[in-house]
Amino acid sequence: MSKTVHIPLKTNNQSINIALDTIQIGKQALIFVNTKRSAEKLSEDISKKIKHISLPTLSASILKAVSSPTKQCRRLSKIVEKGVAFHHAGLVSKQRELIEDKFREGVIKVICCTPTLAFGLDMPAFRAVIRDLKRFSVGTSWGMTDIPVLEYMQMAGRAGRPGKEDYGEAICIAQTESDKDFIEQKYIEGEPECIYSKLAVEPVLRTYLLSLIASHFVRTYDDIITFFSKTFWAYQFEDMNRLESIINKMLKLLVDFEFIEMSETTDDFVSAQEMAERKVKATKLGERVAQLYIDPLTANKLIEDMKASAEQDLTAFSVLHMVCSTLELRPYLRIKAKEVDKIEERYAEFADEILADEPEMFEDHYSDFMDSIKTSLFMYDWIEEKGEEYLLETFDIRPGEIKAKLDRADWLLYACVELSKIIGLTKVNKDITKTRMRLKSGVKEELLSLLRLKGVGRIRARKMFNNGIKDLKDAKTCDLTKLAQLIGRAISYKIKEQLGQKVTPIKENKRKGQINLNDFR
DNA sequence: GGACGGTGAAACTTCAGGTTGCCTC
DNA sequence: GAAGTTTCACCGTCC
Repeated sequence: MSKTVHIPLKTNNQSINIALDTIQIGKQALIFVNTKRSAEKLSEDISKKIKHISLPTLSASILKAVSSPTKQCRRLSKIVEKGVAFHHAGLVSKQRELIEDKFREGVIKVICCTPTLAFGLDMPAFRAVIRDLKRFSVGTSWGMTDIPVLEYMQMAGRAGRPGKEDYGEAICIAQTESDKDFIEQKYIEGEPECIYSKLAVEPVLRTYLLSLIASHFVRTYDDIITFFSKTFWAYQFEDMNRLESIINKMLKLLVDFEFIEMSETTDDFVSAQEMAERKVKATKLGERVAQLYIDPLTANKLIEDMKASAEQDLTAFSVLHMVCSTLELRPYLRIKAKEVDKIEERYAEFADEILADEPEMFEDHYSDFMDSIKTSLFMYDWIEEKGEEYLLETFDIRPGEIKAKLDRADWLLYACVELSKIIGLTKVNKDITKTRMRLKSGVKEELLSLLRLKGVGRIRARKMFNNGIKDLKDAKTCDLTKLAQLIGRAISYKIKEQLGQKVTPIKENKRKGQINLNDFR
């Protein structure tokens, strides 16, 4: 159903006008844009036009959501004060949740967001404004491309709050008349795209094939073919011969990687019957790869790298670059034009620690390789105790993205630790475990001992270390008063307890949580 | 006359997102 | 391809 709505033209920016009108009529809006920058800029521009809303408490809690606020946090906090917010993957989860909750409660009136809010979340609004129907894409269609109709529907579907309002408004913004006709035809009246099975994507197929075998869901070649012939993929693909040849290619790969074993055929000439009855079984290594749920190609690459470096010392940078060379860590942080020299310079420092072969400068994938170096350098700086503000300034990576990348790297490092156990690479196992521990907390090696204490993270450990408390022994002999001055009373009490020193809080004339220092020997 | 600030055009730069393992306070 | 950012020239104002 269409309806004519008049929006007062208070500015020459239609998105701002719609936002202001939505607030004016006492409703809420989600505005979808195509970049994180745009989401931030538009929400800021809208907030500047709002005079009558002031939410200082909420604004403060946005800053409090993180221990050391970055430029991004300060910007968001200022915008939120006016009942507006931006929302994208660069936010940390606490801030994201806060914004989502306050929007649901009706406190925040307008959110400018990337498509994050279109999928999965229960975040309806009276108005869903789709400002950008084009998005930059790389690969076969390089440049700005129209977003899929399905995605438009996801965003438009956020309009209207069932049970609370009778209807909602989904608004697209056209720049010209012909633009308007195009939008009407393609998106409003158009059909969504067909859905295609993703099973044929090689990493997906490799992973599923191995896990089917490892979990004993299939035991023979015939089982495999029968299983895949019943999938949606086969239904869509129709050509079972071609499908079988793809599966064969994958099976060969898994055999080459020593993740599965297939029983030998007796003769050079193999009958169809004989082929179908060939037994398929995962090796011990293959079983673990399947459990770890990593792409077999990645697993094999990591294993090869670890084997190749079995005899040498693996530095933190070589370990980080090893995991940063996998598909799982993509997309890499991209090197920007003005930082090429700086990254090259820093790379020179670590060049001899890289396990992979460095491509020649004129080769196609050189820039891709350098992006993987930049990604590794970001992680390296993290484990050298650089803060989020520094990482944002230096690598243009936002707090939420930092967390996402580190989580993935940690998962792969865990996989490396597990795989190195199975293939018996003790030394490699030790080096990787150490780097993984550093990555988890973002600390230099010297702090690892102190991190074993509960309640001690990178900040507290650094404080303790710089004040002469360098390991658990120092922490044990350290005077409680000194410790309490450094990192607080309550936490010092907990630390001493963990170290087996009995502490009894003073019962009389004390404030809550005060401790009897005389109890320490 | 020089420092400073505001303005607007031109040149330049950059571009969405999320699932998997396992554990531990 | 286009939005957002940076750079730079230009102009007016002030001391």
